[in-house]
Amino acid sequence: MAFENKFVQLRIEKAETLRDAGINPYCNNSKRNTTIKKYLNVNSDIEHKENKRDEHRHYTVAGRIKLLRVMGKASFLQLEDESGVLQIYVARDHLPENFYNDIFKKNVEVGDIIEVGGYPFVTGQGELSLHASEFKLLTKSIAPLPEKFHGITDKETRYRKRYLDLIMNADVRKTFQIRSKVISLTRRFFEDKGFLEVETPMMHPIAGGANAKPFVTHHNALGIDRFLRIAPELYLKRLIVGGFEAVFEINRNFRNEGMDATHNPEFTSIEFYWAYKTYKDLIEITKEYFLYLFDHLDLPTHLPYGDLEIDFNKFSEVPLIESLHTIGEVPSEIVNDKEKILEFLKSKNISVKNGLSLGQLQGELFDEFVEHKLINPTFITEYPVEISPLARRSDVNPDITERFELFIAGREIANAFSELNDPVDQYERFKSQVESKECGDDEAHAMDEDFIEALSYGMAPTAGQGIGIDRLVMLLTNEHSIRDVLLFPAMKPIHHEELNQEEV
RNA sequence: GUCUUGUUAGCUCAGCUGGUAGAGCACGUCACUUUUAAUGAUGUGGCCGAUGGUUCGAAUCCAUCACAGGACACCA
Repeated sequence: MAFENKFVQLRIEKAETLRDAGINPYCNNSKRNTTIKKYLNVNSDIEHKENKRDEHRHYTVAGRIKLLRVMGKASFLQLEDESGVLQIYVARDHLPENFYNDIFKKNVEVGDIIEVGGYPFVTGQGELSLHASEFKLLTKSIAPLPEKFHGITDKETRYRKRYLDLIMNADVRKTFQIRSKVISLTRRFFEDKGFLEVETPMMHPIAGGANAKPFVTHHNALGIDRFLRIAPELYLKRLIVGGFEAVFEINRNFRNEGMDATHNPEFTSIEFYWAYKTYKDLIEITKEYFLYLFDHLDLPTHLPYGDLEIDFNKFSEVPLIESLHTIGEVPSEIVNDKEKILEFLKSKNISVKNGLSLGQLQGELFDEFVEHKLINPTFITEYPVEISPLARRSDVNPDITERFELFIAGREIANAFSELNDPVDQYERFKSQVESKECGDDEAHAMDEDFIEALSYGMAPTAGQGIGIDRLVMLLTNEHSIRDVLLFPAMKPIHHEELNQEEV
């Protein structure tokens, strides 16, 4: 039951006591006239003043009480708002008669949201504080906060009750401020380049644009199932057909797959499409984008990530086949021979599905021996055509595509290619995907005839790219779980025992 | 999905090879007008994640389940 906890009961009683004394414990006419950060800035000169105070200044701040130290007729409390922390000095004789003893000491406690007016002064210990002459309770907190020193560390509680995590852990707030900036800077970067931000459907009749299992939902009015999108790609390309020459979308994708440190069922990406460009141009704009982010986030281009050091001045470019040998140390004589690759994988005790093509096997080799070694930003280029169903073939080698993926700290951050705009080739690729699907690959593409028809009208030569925003934020904030860069990561619902008993 | 480690007070954690539950913080009461996790005294607080089993006796041993962390598999 709600409110049954004895600490909660006690605090509800305090709220009632306040009401009886004519004080609204949920009062909303706040007169706050400055933030704590501004208060600290504007009063930084106080320590040079006579008596280290200025009784002619008056400010009203508001926030949550994080610490409370009562010493008889005076108290110190630490007040926190979004901008910072301020020490408040509350003395009995500077407040209305009896307020300090009867109201403040008995009914105000850590967690409450209050408003305090007074003048700036510096304490004997040298801390710029506020000397209170007005005190108003704005919101009574009836649930006790976690312990003041250790805060809240239990990961499950932190993710399920993110509000508590945010109250207790300032660095968590910082992470999400950075996330917000990354998204806003990304938007600004592409807008400044002349890209148009668009919104395409989240509910698709066919889940396309990536290899992944979709979530299914049902549209009652039409009596049909819809798929939550796994990627916006095919819709964004329809817009290029329609004549937009540079578009981008920042939004959620949904994939019905496992959850772990780098996967959440819903995740955020930016996809952008740029007509009359190739994947080579995308490599350049990607480098520019990263420098732009580092510059505007005020981050050094040499970043620690766990035990790793990432140098964002060192972008390199390696064709996939070449990387197998030079980085993955796979013998170069086997990488173009299906049988030899299978033999090699077997000798390394790595099992793969039956019936994989050469390109797919090369992909396996890459995942197994190369990916985790790519620490500094590396563009892996020239992907086999079999694992790139939407990418344009290379003019010099029809087995490979004009594609790259960007890897940083051993993880894929971006995927990009010159887009396949030959409708007949695209039709054939879909057909071979459908065959894979029929052979049991439930992540293979479905046929999208409407998309083929769109391509048939002619899509200008275009290059397109997707960047995983969550993983990017992880890199920039030195976080190692995607849950730490998502405000509300996916969690299993908790079974309530009472419900079970009712059912039985 | 598999393996593995957890789950004890509002929070952070002890609790040994089974013998009716412990600390700190928080909270209550008292003292204290310059503290910094304030301090001193004193007190309240628990279905030991859930269900079964073994046992005279289970927080502790066993099984099943739930949730979480980590690793692996699939994927971005």
